[in-house]
Amino acid sequence: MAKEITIYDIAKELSVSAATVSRALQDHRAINANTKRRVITKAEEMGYRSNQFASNLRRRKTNTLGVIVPRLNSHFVSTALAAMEKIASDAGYNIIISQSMESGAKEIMNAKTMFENRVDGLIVSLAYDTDSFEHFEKFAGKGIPVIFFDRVFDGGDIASIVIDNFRNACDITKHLAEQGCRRIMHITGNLKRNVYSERFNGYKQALAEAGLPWTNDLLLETDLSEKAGADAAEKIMAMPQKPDGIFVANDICAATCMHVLQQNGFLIPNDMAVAGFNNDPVSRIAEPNITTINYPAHQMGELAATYMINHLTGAASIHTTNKIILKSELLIRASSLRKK
Amino acid sequence: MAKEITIYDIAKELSVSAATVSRALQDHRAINANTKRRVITKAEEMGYRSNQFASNLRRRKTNTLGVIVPRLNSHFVSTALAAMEKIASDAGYNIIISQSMESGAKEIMNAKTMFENRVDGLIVSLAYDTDSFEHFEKFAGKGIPVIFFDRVFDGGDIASIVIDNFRNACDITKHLAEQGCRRIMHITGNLKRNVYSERFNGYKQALAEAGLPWTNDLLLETDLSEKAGADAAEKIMAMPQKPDGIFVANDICAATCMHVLQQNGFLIPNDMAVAGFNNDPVSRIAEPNITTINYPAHQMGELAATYMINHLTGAASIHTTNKIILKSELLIRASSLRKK
DNA sequence: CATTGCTCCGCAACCGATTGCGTTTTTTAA
DNA sequence: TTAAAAAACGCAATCGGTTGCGGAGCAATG
Repeated sequence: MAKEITIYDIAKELSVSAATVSRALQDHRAINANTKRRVITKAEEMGYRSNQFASNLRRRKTNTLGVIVPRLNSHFVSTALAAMEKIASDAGYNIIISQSMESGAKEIMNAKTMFENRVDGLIVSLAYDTDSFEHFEKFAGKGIPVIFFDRVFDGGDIASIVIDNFRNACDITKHLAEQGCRRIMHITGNLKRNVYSERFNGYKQALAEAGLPWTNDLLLETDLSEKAGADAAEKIMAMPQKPDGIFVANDICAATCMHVLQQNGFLIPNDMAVAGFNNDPVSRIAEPNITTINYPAHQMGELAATYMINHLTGAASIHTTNKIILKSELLIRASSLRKK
Repeated sequence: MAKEITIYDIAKELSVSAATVSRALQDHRAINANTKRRVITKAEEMGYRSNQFASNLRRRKTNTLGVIVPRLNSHFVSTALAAMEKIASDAGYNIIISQSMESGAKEIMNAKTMFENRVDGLIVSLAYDTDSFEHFEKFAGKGIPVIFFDRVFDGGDIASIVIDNFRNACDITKHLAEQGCRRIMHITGNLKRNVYSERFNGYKQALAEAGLPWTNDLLLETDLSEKAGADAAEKIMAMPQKPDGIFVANDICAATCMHVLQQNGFLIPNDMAVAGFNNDPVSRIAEPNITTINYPAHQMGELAATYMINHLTGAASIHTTNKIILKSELLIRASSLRKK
C-alpha cells in the first residue's frame, strides 16, 4: 500500500513545476523535448500513475461511454457489446456497462448512475417495459449524446441504429407462404418494443399480400426464452386448428419450440415450417438448421460506438442524422424449405 | 448545456455551508433531519447531480470494479458477467469491462487502463497466451484486490475461483469409456491455460484407469470456435484409425463437429459418442443433445463479485482464502448414451 | 448558577491534475 | 547592439466534494 505518487512528487524530484510535469506528460508543445524525456523517465522510475479523477474533474470529461442493455447474456447483445468495446478501447474510451434486466425501473436507476458518473456518451437498447423517455432527457439537457440501438423509441428524433424489422418480417413471412404455409403463426416478445411490433406488422402485411387471413390465435406474445419456446410448442399442440408454419422472433425460442414439436412427431419443415430471427449460433446447429434473419450484431455495435466517438471528438455530429438502418437479410435454411 | 449545479449553489440558496449540504446528502448523522429534508428537496429542485470524480478524488476510491475477460461474446463469459454486474450494481458498484481478445499484450494494456482508472478491485479471466503475472502485481502492490475466475494461474497464491476441470474431464472420459468407446479423442484449446491442461490431464488419467492407450493423434489443439469444430470433423474423417468417441472442451465446437460428422454419415452416439463442456444452450438444442458438464457460469460470476465486494467492504478478506472450487457435474445426454 | 454533554453546523484544508496568463530566457530580425 | 518574437516554464486559481476539528447553542445535571 505504498504512497501514491503524484506529479508534485515528480516535480520536486526534478526541480520543475507541477505544471511542467503535467504538460510534459501530455506531450504539450510548449515543453522542451529534453524536459519531456526527463519527466517521462522519472515518472516511469517512480512508478507514477496518473489520477484520472483529478483529471476528469478538471477537464470535465471522463473518456467513458455508458452502455445500458436489457441483459448481457444474449448472443446478440454480447456480440454487439464486444464490438463496441473494441472500438471504444481503440479510441481510448472505457465503457461501463449495466443491464436493465428488462425492467424499466432498473433502467431508470442505471441511467441515473451513468448520469452521475458523467459518462461522455450513452448507448442504449431499451428494456421490455420502458414507456418513458424522461430518464434520457436529462442527458440531452446536458449535451450528452445518447444513441439507441436495436430496441429504440418508435417516434421522436433520437439517434438510433436499427435494422428494418418490418421488411425482414415481411420477407420471412412471405417466404413461408411461398413454401406453402397457409396458417402461419407468430411468436414474439413484448409488442411494446419497436423490434417486435415492427416484426408483427411486417408479418401481417405479408399475410395480407399473400391473401392469407390473420386471426388472433395466430399470435403468441412471450418472453422469447428457451422455456417459452417449449411452452409455445405445448400450446400449439393443444390448438384445435394448428398452424403449418411458425415465425418466431428469436432463434433460441424457435429452436426449443421446434425441438419439442419434433419430439412429438412433427416433421420439420413438412408438418411445420419454422423460422427464427437473429442468426444465433443455435440456428446453425439445430437440426434442421433454422431459417432466420442475419442480424448484424457486430456491425451494429461497431457502428454505434464509432458514431458516438466521432460525435464526441467532433468529427461528425449525431444530430445531423437520426436513424441508421443496417442491412440484414433472410437466410433460408432447411427448417422452412419444402420445395427444392 | 445548462450550468452544472454544485453543492455550493445549494448551500448558497439555503444559507448553509457546503459541508452541511454534503453531509445532508450522505445522510450523515450529525445533520438535523429537517435540514436534510430541506437540502434534499432543494437539490432535487435545482436538478443537482453529484460529481463522482470530485468525490472519488477526495475519498480515494471509485466504487468501480474492473473486469477483464478474453472475449465478451461467449455464453459462459456473458453469463458470468451478467451475474457480476447484478451483484455489483446492487452493492452500488459500477463495472467497467474490457476484453483481451485472447491476446496477452492487449490484456496488459487493459490492466494498465484499469490501474489508472483506479478500479477498487479487478476480476480477471486470462487470455490464451498470458505468461506473466507482472501486470497484475502492480495491483497487489497498491493493495488492490485481484480475483481470477475460470482461467487462472496454475500456481501461486492468487485468489481464484474455478471448477474442478481435472475431475470433470475424468468423469466425462470415464463415462465415454463405460459406453464402450475404445479410442477417445480430445479436442481442446490452448494447453497453456489451466482449464484446458487440467481437462487434458483428467482425460488422460481416465484413459489410464480404463486401461485405454493414449497416443498423440488423439489430441487436437484448436481455438474451439464453431469453425474449429467443422475442421476437426474433417480431420477425423481423414484419420487412418478413427476414434469412436470425442470429448471436446466446449459445446459450440462439439456441436459443429458432431454436425459435420452426421452429415457425412456418422451415427451419433453409435459410430461416435460425443461430449462437450459448459452446458451451453446449443448442447440442449443440438440433435442428439450433447453430453456436457454443467458449468456454473452464473454462480461463478456471482461468487467472484460477492467475494470481491465483501473484501472491499471489509466483511471478509480475500487473503484468507485463495482458491474456491465450484461444484459442477456431468450431464449425460443422448450424444453419448449407447446403453439404456 | 456553573458545569457537563449533546446536537448541529461552519471553517478550511485537502484530493491531484489542468490551464490561462504572465515571466524569463533564448533566438531571430533589424 | 537592440528591439521584437518565439520558446520554455512557473504561478496560482480551479474543478466539486469530503472531513477533522472546533465552536455555538441548548438542555440536563449537580
